[in-house]
Amino acid sequence: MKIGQVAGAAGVSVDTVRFYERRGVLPAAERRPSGYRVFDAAAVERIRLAKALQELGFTLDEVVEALAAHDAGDATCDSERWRLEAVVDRIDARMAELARTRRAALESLDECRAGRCRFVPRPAQ
Amino acid sequence: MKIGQVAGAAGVSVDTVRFYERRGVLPAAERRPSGYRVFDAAAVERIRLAKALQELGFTLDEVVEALAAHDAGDATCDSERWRLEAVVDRIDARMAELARTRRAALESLDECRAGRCRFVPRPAQ
DNA sequence: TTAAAGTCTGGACTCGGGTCCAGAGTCAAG
DNA sequence: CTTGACTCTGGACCCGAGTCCAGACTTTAA
Repeated sequence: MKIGQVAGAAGVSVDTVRFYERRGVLPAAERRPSGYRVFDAAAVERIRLAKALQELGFTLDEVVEALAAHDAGDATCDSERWRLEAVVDRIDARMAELARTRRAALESLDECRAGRCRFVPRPAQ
Repeated sequence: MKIGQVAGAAGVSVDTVRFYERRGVLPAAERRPSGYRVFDAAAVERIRLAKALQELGFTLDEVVEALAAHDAGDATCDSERWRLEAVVDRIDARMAELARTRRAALESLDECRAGRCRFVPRPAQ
């Protein structure tokens, strides 16, 4: 398969496929004499897997790491669990931060609704 | 006041003060003949206010907008409310997104815990 | 007077996950 | 054989909110 076919099959752009190769998500593809990359169906699967991991909150580096473990046969339920837990922890931290900001905004909003806008102290101050 | 004093008083870096000037958070400061910027206490207040708005979830552009309205005397409780509502909506959207990702990760995690890791299909596949 | 500390400019760099580009070469159908 | 679609490379660019830098200049205290 050529890069365009792989990209189409995996639902990503050609640029993304090349980018994934550079970043180590995909192994360096074989080449035709012309320099064109040659892929097999496994590449499509790998891209889909990478995308699935990203949807779970993995960064690209974590995807690379997870896939490397996968390839090395080092991926166990335990290691998978740790990775997922790390991801969930990160999401939780981010959500807590957002929740804090949200509470602060709501507080100001309440004051606004009560006619005591914090940031409109006096017309023509 | 010189820039370092303003920065110190407002709790930001000198670089940030210059950056804020460039971005329009602060008006262009007056200059000594040497080129040194000269600030008054209002600048410190303005930086603090900008920071406070950022803590409420405003982007820098929104801060600039809000301050401009403030300066123009256009800031009303209503306008303040709209701005805050927009911010809360954005936070909600982001949190919903994170929640989705989190649920997906937790699902995978549950499968992991049950010994059915999605991403460890077979040792030595 | 001199040395240290402060300030100036403009531009590059950070992080993540790609996207977009020009200019050159290649492949497939008609 | 030509034309149009495809692919190659390397590098620039995007978003946000700053940070950091070199090299030159100014201010201030001793």
